[in-house]
Amino acid sequence: MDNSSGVGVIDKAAMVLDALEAGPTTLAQLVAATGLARPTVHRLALALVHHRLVGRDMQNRFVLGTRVVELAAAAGEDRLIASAGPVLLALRDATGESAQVFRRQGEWRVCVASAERPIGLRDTIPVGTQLTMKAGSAAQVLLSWEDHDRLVEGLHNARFTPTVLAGVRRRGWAQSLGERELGVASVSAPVRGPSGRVIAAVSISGPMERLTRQPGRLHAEVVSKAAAELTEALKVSTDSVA
Amino acid sequence: MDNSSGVGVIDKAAMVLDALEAGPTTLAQLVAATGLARPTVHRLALALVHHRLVGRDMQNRFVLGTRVVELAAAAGEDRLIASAGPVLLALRDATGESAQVFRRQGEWRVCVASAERPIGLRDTIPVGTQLTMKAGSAAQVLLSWEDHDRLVEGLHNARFTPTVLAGVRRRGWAQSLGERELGVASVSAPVRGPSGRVIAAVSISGPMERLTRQPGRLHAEVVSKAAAELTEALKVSTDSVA
DNA sequence: GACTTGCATCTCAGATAATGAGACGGCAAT
DNA sequence: ATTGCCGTCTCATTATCTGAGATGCAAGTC
Repeated sequence: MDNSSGVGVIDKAAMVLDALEAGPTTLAQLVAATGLARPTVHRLALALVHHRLVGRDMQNRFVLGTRVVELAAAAGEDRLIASAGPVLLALRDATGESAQVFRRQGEWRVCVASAERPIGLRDTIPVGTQLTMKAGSAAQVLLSWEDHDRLVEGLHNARFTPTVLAGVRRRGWAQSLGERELGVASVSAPVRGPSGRVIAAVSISGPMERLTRQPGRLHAEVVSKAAAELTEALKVSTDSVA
Repeated sequence: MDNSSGVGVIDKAAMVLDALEAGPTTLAQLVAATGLARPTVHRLALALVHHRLVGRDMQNRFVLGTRVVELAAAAGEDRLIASAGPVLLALRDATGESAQVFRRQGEWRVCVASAERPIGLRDTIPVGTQLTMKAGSAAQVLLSWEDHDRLVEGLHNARFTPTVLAGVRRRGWAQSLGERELGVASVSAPVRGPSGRVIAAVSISGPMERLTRQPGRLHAEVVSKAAAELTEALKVSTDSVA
């Protein structure tokens, strides 16, 4: 494969980063691994250190820097949001209700993507909105697959019970009636990351009059399907990582 | 802050990556965000795409690439291993037993760092060794804080019970007697990542004759302290992420 | 359908930054 | 004390990078 991008310095910097993927590396080892001149490697490595893409360990070896962890977190969020868009639009159209994706942030859940029902009576949750982890079907989903300690802590003062969460795990989806807001019903299902861990929840929400007292019976299948699609979408580009 | 590293191309590439941290970005937006000339940004961005540090989305906007996720995973592993070294040496010296750090990998646990007792009767577990998740105090720790479904699946055919794991969660440490290997006893405690989630286990192991039938009584405190130190060490450099 | 606008992409002459041989200092091993 | 290796620094030389301007394309407007 042609390894030249047309920008020599970036090609060389990428070689340095590739070499550091194996672990802490001395300058001499970097020189050997990259085949570049020693002062060249030194200068490029220091430049990468300056930008925190690389660091130095206690033996003064070069290591991958914390900035790559920060950028990776942003990259992960990007992919969830990018993949969520079309899935939520389809879900909104299929159900006629507003659809959202929530992620957990401590004791809150945050809406990171949203597709609103455009007309009529609807539940509006703008992107960025922080909602409680103590009520609502998305909270039930985000909590159901937490470890025991976090589960117990999360249930404290919650509008739902351990039995409800056991049902969520069994069925693979959650429903709520007026938990977060009077008159609003919702259905949610889990989105799983490449490791299988629950990283987000897909939800629809709307007035109880339309969603009835059993919104799950009406919509659980299509919400679960949307969540599964999102789960699959997040797998596709990380096969090389697997 | 002086933003010049001495390698202009790397400075510019870092500006591009910084701009992409906010999300998918068109070329025009990158030009605006970086203040660089349009063909310069174009050329640098394509070079970063070539090395998968950047990607293009379905609207042809530039996004952070999967390579940064790969490098971040390597960086995370680096930091755990780097931080583990001194902690395990101190633990080995304090207890007179071999000490290890394990991470979970599917149905196995892998030794990622090790400090061996140098002489006499000792338990040797080289770095890279894969051990079962069905037996041993480290397996108990790595399983105790999993979600309910993974907990149930993990207990299937395990040498320990739900009651044992409940005790691990309550005490914050685990002990085992001859679970993995006849005559070997061990004590383990959880290492938590910045999010509070259990990401690894610190262990000591050795002959039952020395560790007695209650190795936890002898060593749980110092093992737990070592795990807490490792947890703290992993927090320090990620404050800026928090 | 024609025209305009804005964006992405490409070219290449010229200027500048990057290169790397060699020097230097520090440190560990002998 | 000596030697060898490593990391760091300097600077003359040269190759790379730059960015103004051209080109092509798509979308919007009339």
